[in-house]
This record gives sequence, C-alpha cells and structure tokens, in this order.
Amino acid sequence: MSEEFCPVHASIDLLQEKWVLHIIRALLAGPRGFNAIARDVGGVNTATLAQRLEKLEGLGVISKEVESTMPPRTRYELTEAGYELQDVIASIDSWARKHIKLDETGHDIEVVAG
Amino acid sequence: MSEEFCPVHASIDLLQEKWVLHIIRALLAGPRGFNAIARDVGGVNTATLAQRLEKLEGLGVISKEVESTMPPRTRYELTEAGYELQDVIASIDSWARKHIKLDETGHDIEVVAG
DNA sequence: GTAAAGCGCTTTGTATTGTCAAGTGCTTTG
DNA sequence: CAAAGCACTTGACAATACAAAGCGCTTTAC
Repeated sequence: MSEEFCPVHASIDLLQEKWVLHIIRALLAGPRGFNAIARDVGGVNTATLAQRLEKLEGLGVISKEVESTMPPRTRYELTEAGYELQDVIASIDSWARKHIKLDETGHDIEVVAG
Repeated sequence: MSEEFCPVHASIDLLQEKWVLHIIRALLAGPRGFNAIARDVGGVNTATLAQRLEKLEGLGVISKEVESTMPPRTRYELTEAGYELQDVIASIDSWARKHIKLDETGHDIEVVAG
C-alpha cells in the first residue's frame, strides 16, 4: 500500500492550487501588502487570498512581516526557496507569449502552434 | 475599463486548474488512454478527468484519437504546443527536487532553502 | 475639519466545482 | 465462464471559492 513519495507530484499539487502561481508571480516583482497582492492578482476574493497566504507562509514559500498593527501594514515577500520559483514563472511566461492568443471573438483563449 | 489582455495571466489561469499540470506531466511520458492517465495522475475522479481532457483538447493542448469504439480504445497525446510545456514541468521538477521534503511526521510537506 | 479612501483582514451566506459510487456494453485475459 | 479492463456518463453529495458587508483606525483630499 505504500505510495512512495514523489516531490514533483507534491509540488504540482501545491502550485496548481488556485491563485498560488498568480501570487508568486506578483511577489516576484517585489514585496507587497495584502491589498496590493489582491490587485496584482486580479479577481481573487480576500477570504481565499488570506488562506492561501497563510498556507504558503506555513510551508516556507513566503514570509509575512507585520510592520504596524495600527494603521495595519503588512509585508509579504518570497523566501529564498520561494524566489527560486522564478524559473517556473519564466518558463510559463515564454510559453504563454509564444502560444496563447485571443480568438476572433476576443472573449476566449486559444493555444496556437506558432 | 479595458482590462488589457495578458497571455501570461491567462496561461496561469489554465495551468492552475486542478489536475491540468498532472495530466500534462503524464502525457509528456508518451501518449496514453483515459484510464492510464487516471492512474498516472493518481486520485483524480473520472468525471473531472473527462472534463479536463475535453477542455484541453478544445484549447489545442492535447489531441484525442479514437482508435476503436468497441472495444473502446482512445489515445490522448500532446500537440506540438502542448509538448512545449515540458520546460514548465522541467523547471517544476528541478525546483521540487531541490526544495520539497517530507516533514518529521511523514504526512506533510515542507519547503526548505537547501 | 470633515468626508472619503485606504489598510489588512474576518464573517456570513450562496454559487460553483470537484468527488464518490455505481453502472454501461463489450472484449480480452485467467 | 467468471473476472478484469476499456472509456466514459450519471446523479447525489461535499468541499471550495465567491460576493458583499463590515471592523477599527490613519492618511490623504477638498
């Protein structure tokens, strides 16, 4: 019964969680506060974002620093390990620019060979 | 109000959908049938898998070939564009091997600086 | 000098999404 | 000749994400 542990499978499980890649991409541009991440990511709801950030912090991908409680000011940034995810984002970036286009309607996406 | 289109954001939306990266990783090892993908991916339910495959086919990331209807035999494989996602999987792979470990309990994962 | 906007969240419903279990009709393997 | 495998579908259920409102307080904006 022993499912042997596969780190690649585990990290895909992590990265495919909704908003995680978006959050990492946002933080690669530099440290940010809660609402700034929400804006950069676009369309995430704050309850979900709070929970994702908490999880990523617990895992050691990002770190949270409370700079002041009142007025509230928090700083999220990538840890050393988290920062190394830049290669993943970079390869998504170059794939996307080569293969992702808008279709004729302008509403949907298509993947082209180009 | 015009949200300008960002292909990178759009492709993250695609790749973060549950099971998508696992499916692509499985198909990078070669073409496979429906149940073989399910086994490689591990833990996906067939209803969800069917719908993910249909979507990926519609986008042009994978192609489906029905080899015989009875007995049923189908072949899914990556398109040219889909195959180029190997760089994404490869960078996840090398990040994972460097940074993902099991914690002491053996039940949870942790991200280490290493 | 006061109203509005911003900060980092939490809370309460509701909608969307994924899951479980079972089942289909047929062939090949044991 | 029963059991297992193929590629799925269906329907009821559970987990997840959502929108919207609100908190207590400061900093801008008029």
